[in-house]
Amino acid sequence: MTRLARPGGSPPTPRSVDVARLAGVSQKTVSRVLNDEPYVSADVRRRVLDAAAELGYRRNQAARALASGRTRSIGVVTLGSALYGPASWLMGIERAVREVGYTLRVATTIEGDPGGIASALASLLDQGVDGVIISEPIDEGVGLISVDVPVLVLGAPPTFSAPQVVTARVGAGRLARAVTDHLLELGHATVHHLAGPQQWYSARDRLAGWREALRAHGADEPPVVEGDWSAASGYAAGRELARDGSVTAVFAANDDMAIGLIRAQLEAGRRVPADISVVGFDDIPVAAYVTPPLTTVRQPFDAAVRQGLALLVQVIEKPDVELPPVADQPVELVVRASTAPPPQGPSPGRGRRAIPHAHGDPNGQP
Amino acid sequence: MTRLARPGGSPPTPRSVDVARLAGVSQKTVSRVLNDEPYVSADVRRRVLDAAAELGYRRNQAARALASGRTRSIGVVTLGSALYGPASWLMGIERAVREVGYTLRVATTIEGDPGGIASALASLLDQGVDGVIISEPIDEGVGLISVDVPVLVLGAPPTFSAPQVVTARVGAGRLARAVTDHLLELGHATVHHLAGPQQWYSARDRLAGWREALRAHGADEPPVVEGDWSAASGYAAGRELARDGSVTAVFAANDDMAIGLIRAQLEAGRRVPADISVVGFDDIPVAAYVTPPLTTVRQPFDAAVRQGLALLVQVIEKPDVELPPVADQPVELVVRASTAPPPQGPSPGRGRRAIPHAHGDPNGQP
DNA sequence: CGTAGACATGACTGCGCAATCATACAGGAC
DNA sequence: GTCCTGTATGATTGCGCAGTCATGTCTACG
Repeated sequence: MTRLARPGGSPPTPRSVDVARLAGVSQKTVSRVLNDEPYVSADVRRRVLDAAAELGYRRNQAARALASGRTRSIGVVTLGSALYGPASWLMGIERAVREVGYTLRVATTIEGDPGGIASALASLLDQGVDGVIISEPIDEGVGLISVDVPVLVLGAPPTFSAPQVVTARVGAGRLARAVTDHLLELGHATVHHLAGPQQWYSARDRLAGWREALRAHGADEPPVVEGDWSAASGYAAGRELARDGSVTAVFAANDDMAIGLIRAQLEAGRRVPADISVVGFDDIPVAAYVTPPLTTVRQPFDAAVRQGLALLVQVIEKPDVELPPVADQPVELVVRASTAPPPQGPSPGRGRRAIPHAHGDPNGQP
Repeated sequence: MTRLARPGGSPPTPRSVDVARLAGVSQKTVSRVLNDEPYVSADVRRRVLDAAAELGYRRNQAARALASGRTRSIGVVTLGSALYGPASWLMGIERAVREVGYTLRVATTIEGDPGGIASALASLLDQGVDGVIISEPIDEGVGLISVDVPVLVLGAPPTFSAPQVVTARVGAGRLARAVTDHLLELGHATVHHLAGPQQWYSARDRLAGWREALRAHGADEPPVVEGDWSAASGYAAGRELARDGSVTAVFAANDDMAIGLIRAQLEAGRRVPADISVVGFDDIPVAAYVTPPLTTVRQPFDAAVRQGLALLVQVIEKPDVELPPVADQPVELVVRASTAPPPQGPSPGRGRRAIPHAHGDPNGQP
């Protein structure tokens, strides 16, 4: 291939040899300087950097990757939706990846597409990523594809075959427990659960935490209603639950569903929280401002991502060093105005609260 | 560089020569088959594909990029937040990019970081992308950096220096007009505007549309309140507006701010929509389920992205062909329950509506 | 029957960089 | 001084693919 003249007649982008020539050194020395390798004198380093700056030199990543066998990029498989949870993970991942000197490649899965994860993974592997992050995975199709780079699984246990698998989890299950405890301690006889789609690990995690808390308190375990994370599904579930007058507390697996559920309760003439308490999960930005302000759970996306990524990078760069143990990240229950004691509970049922004036901690907003 | 033995002693990943050997052809022929080049017999094609499948062959993108001078990747600069708007654009972009056979590289800007766009762009150019998408830009720092690949600017006019700039816009300004018209036609004397940060083009666009509608109707132009897109800022603005009893209609530049604003009104004892009408922008998934269900605007993210990307790819692949003209994408006003005639307007003020049972079109949910 | 053209394939080369090895020179140990 | 070790640099090579050009085979048509 001969280098094409650029359309505008502009000069071709400079190569490392051009920098070398200008600095009066060899091409290899330029490479040494730019890779911060040892055994370069201060004087030469200076001259090379000056020459590079003068020419506006920029290393060719394709050549670097070809010569070194590493792309310095990390791929992420994420759900292709603008849901707050997945989007938050993704933004945190991008920042963290850039901070550790890698670049990010994204592949999304379409919800409901079986094999979506597999094909997204294949696309990333085709691109030659050095490592893969699987964000909020669901358990279909994975494991069928063999991944030959290290994998970081966020928010799920490592049920995966790859040379190295590391995980970062938030203590979501534990928190689901805490949520349920919170409601039971308010005096509710039991707590219903509006679960997320059960092929999602995070949904199963929350379900397990809820179940565990009910058992620990000796409370009855009502049937689980399953939604698809959307407010619409929460609304549908809410209509169903509203038919059962005995329901006094619901733990929804995310905030969107909680909001839809509340809507359905209001339309059915049931007041929140006077007649029924609702807790969400995620602490989406509007959670503090909907009516009533939503009691929910905030997950430490950024900390979990940073910690997991640090492990992944270590595995990529120093495969032989022992990994430090992983700690679950703490999660936080944010109590606002959508929870209260049950109507006939230990503390007497409240009168109708028209418009609550207090609302919870509004921070956590951008 | 000698090829390193893989840790597990697993066989090295195959190259095109390996495929060639197995198929009994030359390496170049393998390349021809995989690139769908002409002049390959059906028999040979078959044998090559079989051999590739048997070996699990996967082309090395770095080598491809180096040899061909193209990376087949597109970079996107996006705001590093989980706000619904930017996140929706990003997900649409990823899907569209994959559909046209490219891969996506993401670089985020941190809000409030001056030069953030410039450094995100630099990072993408370092990665050797063939084209760049600037999503929902703000006007700082851009233009200072010279971009030597085609650029697609989404949602803003092309104020940019690059070899080729294409744009895709949604008719947001026009829609802001329609929103304002809607409110004025309900009988409101005027409409207040809770604007987005004015360094965002999309925020300015909405402001301009609002202003234009007021002028056309001869309505007074009240002072603009500016928020930062967050529900928290909408809440703050709402408290401020609540002190002015004459405000009967507010157009918020996005749904999050609208929700915060409504919350503040409710806390101040003003009913929505009986006392004050509120319109948002974006149609976030929960918009149909908050109380009251939010009248808002739905933007055709996907269509705009697809159209713009098609142009970008054409510019990348066939720089000489004339570009077809761009059409603004239509936007859609979704009327729900947060708007009504003013209390003292032409149609008599309604009685207090406790819990509205009707809510708007709940589709558009995942 | 000869040759132009379409078709089909392979040999060779180079993309721009980093890895490897070779080289050169300094200073200290003996 | 000789040897060694550490430091600093350059020459050469090859990563895996696609571009270029050469070569061969087959058909069509004058």
